[in-house]
Parts: sequence; structure tokens; C-alpha cells
Amino acid sequence: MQLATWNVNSLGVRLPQLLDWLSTHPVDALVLQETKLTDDKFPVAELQAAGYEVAFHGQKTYNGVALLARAGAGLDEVQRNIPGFADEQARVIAGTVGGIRVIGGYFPNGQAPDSDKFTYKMAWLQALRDWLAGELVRHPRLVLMGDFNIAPEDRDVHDPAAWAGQIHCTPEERGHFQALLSLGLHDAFRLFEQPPKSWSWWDYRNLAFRKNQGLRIDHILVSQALRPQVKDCTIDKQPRRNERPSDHTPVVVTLSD
DNA sequence: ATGCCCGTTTGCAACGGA
Repeated sequence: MQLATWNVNSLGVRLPQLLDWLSTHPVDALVLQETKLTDDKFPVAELQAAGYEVAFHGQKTYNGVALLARAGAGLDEVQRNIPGFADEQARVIAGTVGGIRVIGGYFPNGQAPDSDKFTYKMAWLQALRDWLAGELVRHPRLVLMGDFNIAPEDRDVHDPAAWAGQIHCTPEERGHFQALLSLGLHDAFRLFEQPPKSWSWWDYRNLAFRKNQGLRIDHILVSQALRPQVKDCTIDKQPRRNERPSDHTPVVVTLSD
């Protein structure tokens, strides 16, 4: 079984690339972030034709998330956003696929550590953690994945000195990431030996991809119960080489049956 | 030092992103 996450930075623009990717990577479940589509514009027919059931939670211009499940795998108990956390922004979609609770998140960016958006990010992260604690009891087989907008450690940053204390790298954000791990989740990517300078995002500017100057901010966390089944976790850089690419690229985890 | 790019907006410059 394979699960994946991809911040597509506008599904309207990236749908052909997504369909192309799915044709060569027929994952069982995929969560998308930054679809930037209201629900009436979601490409249901195109994705069904590609063999996927879809659930989505979108809004105009910003944010927007989706959960795709391969036909036959099942897509049940769909939840949009964090229960009990009033939020104008569409950032979470969850569903049960093939007996696994799949939670897709587009974590707030936070903009700058002294901004109102950072305060919102902290509140959002706390609400996510509180909700997940219960979800893990209800669904021991659980995967949390998405664009976390947090680089967990300095080795996840191309230039740690330049990024020290900056957004994505503050102690507060990293503390929240560690708190998620403390719930009994594991960073699937770090369960395996990985090449140094592995990133999931590269700035559009400054030839950052060509120079491999990026951040690892897209993550897949697996619950304790699933950990023995995790066989591999990789970042697929190939879509970042597309024409008109997203600035993020997919992360894929493989579980044994 | 600053912006560099990209997607979006009842748009044609400004914003949010990371």
C-alpha cells in the first residue's frame, strides 16, 4: 500500500501534471494541498476517470485540501477541518482508506514569528495536536501527512544559519512538531537512511531547484501501530522538473500488506 | 540592501506563499 502527499499550488494549473503522476504512481491514497479551488470547481470527473474516489474541502484563492483514494480501497468517515476549532480556512481533510485513518493537512505558513499569522499557526497546531490525541485512540492505524510548513531539524534546511529563527525553523514550530511525535507518531522519512540535502520544497526564485536550495517541510507521520509496516519513504523530485511545476514535490510512503 | 517567481484577484498592482 502506498500513500502520498503533494502540495500542488493550484490544482487548476497542476491537474494535467497530477494525472500524469498518478498514471505512473498509482498510489492508494493521496492528499493534496493548496488546491485553490472552490468545491464547485473541483475536477471530480477527471479524477474518477483516473480511478480515484475524491473528497475535498476548498475555498477561493487560498488553501484547499483534497483526499484521493484509489477505487476499491474505500473512502469513509470523511472529516473536514479540525473538529471544535472554528476556522475560515480550508486546511484539513481526513478519511478512512483501506482501514487506515488518513489525515491530510495544509499547515499555516505563519509568515513571520512576530505576526498575527504566527499566532494563528500556534493555535492551529495546538488544536491539531489535541484532536489527534483522540483520533489516535479511535484509529490506532493512522497517517498524518501534508505540507507542515515546519522544517523539523537543521538538516532539513539548505542553509540553517540563514534560516535560524526564521519562519518554518523557530523553536516554537519545531516544538510543535516534536509534540506530534510525542503522541506516538514517527517521521516516516527518517525511519530510513536518506541522502543528505533532501528537500520537498524549493523556492521558485534564485534558481533554487537547480542549486538544490530547499527545505524539507512536507512530511508523512505514521502511528506506532503502523510503524512495523513502513517499508520505504521517498521524496519524488521528478515533478519539480516539470514545466510550470509546483514549488513542492510529492512524498511517498510504502506500507507492507 | 532588496528582489528575484508563481498563482490569484470581479485584476492590469498587490497579496500571500515559504
